[in-house]
Amino acid sequence: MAATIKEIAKRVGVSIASVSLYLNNKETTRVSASTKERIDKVVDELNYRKNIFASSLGRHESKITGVIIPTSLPLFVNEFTNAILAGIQQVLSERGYSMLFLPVNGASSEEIVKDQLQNSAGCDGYFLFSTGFCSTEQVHRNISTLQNSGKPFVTINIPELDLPVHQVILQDLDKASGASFLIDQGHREIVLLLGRENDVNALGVIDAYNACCREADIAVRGENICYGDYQAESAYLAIKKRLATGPAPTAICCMSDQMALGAYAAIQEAGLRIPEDISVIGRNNVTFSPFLYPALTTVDLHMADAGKSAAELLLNVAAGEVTSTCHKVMIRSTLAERASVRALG
Amino acid sequence: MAATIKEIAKRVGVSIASVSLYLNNKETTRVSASTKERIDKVVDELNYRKNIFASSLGRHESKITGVIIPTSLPLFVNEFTNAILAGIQQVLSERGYSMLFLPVNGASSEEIVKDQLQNSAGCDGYFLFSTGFCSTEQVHRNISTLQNSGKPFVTINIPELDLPVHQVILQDLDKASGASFLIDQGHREIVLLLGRENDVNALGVIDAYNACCREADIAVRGENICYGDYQAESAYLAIKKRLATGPAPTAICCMSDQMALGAYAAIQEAGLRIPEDISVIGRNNVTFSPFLYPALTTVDLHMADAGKSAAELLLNVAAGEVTSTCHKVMIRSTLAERASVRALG
DNA sequence: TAGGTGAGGTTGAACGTTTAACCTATCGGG
DNA sequence: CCCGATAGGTTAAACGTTCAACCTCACCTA
Repeated sequence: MAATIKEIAKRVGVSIASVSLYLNNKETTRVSASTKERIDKVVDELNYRKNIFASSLGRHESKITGVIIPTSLPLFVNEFTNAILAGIQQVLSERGYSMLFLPVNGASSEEIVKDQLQNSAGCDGYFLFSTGFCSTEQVHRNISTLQNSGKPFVTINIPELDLPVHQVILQDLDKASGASFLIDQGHREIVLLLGRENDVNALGVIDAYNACCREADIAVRGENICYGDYQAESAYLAIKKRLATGPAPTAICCMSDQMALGAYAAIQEAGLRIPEDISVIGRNNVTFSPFLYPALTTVDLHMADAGKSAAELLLNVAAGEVTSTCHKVMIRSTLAERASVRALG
Repeated sequence: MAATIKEIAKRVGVSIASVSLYLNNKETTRVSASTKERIDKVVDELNYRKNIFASSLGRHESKITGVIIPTSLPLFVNEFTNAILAGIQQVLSERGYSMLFLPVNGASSEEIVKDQLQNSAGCDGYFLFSTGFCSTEQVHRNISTLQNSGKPFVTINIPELDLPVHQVILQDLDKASGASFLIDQGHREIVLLLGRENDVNALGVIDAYNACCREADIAVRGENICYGDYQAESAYLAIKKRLATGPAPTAICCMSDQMALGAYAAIQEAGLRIPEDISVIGRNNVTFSPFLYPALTTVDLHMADAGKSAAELLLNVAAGEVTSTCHKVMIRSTLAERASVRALG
């Protein structure tokens, strides 16, 4: 069995408290230099490792945060989510915190959130990835579950939520800034390629798209609203289908760079050129985007920054440094203008 | 404060043990149906959540595994590592296990591993991502640290390690299978684009490359061995430089698809066509590879499968179902043949 | 010489579970 | 009517830390 603090204390010939005191604060004056040395030696000999659970229990604080991603899709495959996670991890790491990914039980997002919360009391706080996987009602129920837990949490989402919770919002200006950029460039036959049909995000985007089309006197045609699932394959299929029917679009506005990639494939396979024949705009600005050919013009949502802000916010809330119950951090999107959009007329 | 089992017991009017018994086994016969109902009710009212730390401490088992990635680079940005993580997560989740990412302290891989281990006793086991970030000696020292912890662990690496530890090996046949495929296709002026210069992996690859060149009577030229860091940017720069100097290569063998992407950019920017002028082969077969134009021919290392195998292996070892101390799982690479390589002559 | 101070400890309760061992009442069968 | 099962509990120790409170000695100072 692994050595415990008790064993260390016994061998060194001091009390458990002394060992604990020293191990938690090497500079303490409560332990003499010679005792310190002996402790170090025995710790080394026995390969003593601090039990994180006992320690957390004793301290009433774990320095562990739970990451809740309410989906039963595999984790770590979505570049968008990964970029946010990367940001979170960096800040947590700097401040000595861990991230815990609990098992995904249950089919619905509510079941997942409930179950993960149910079995993780002791975590110091949570990150809730709320959108892209859930409907509006699901998001609300999930947040309510989290609120009942009594633990600090911050949500990370695309549309701002009208709820008194701490949130980091990836703010895509008018929600369809890609489309409005295309319109500015003179495009009128624009395909809007959305993510999953039932996600919180879709509705706002369609509204914004309709709004900016109306403003530019563009009649929105039904077949110009397409759905994918944020991944390349779905976009490839959707655009292939779209190109085979109806009047050729001059531009495609994708809600993820992965989908822009799928669109590229469908366009190039059809023998069309980007951007000469069709312009493409993406969203997220993931790692591969600058290296596509032509380099992808895309709305950069600054996911890593959002992750960092979320982690900072959570830690500050947990430390009691945030007094309000509803602190909102806006991460403004910017346009990464590259070579996949051409100006018309 | 959050409700504890004690509070539940008090309100229901039974002992703590009864509540615990029921909560851990809803089918138990030690608690009557009516008591069960009352417990459920109170649990609901008080939003009781099980303290994962107290529970782990009491059970001498946490169902939490530590993921050790000995690098201070940001996590979750590398598609290769992410794909493995995705596989791990799926299996762990199915079997009710969590993954813990501990903070990264210290600059060297050894310090990171030591620190993470030092503060995480109680975890049921560990995944050690050993290569791509470390030199051979570092890998060995890290493994030795892990062995001293007395906890089960499995390493996930590319070259097989000559050490008695459980390992999942991403086996790239002859280690330069991309290059040998290119040779088979008639290429002779082949650039080998490696990842970081000091990683365990590089050496074996160069040897294998030299070997298959020798076999095909190809004289290896110094400038055909290039280095990047597995990411696109580095490859773009390296290939751009290579194209500007020395005789034009007919093919490029990249040690990651991200680097193949960077190579694509450099090639296309130079006005050359793939595969007509230069063939490119990648490695890993990540999500974007099939959608590049032309679709990338790549050595598929099956990272997700490796992750799954690693998780299964670790859990089996932890459950005492693996008796040997050195179980090796080979994940054989396959070639995903697409459109970026053309046959010469 | 009394009292204060600081160094270097120790004691023991508490954290929230789990679990082996024990208890008691009830019921059916022989 | 006794015995053994079984249902439905309870008790209390254990898990490995942390931490507030307490102790004791040596030394200094007024």
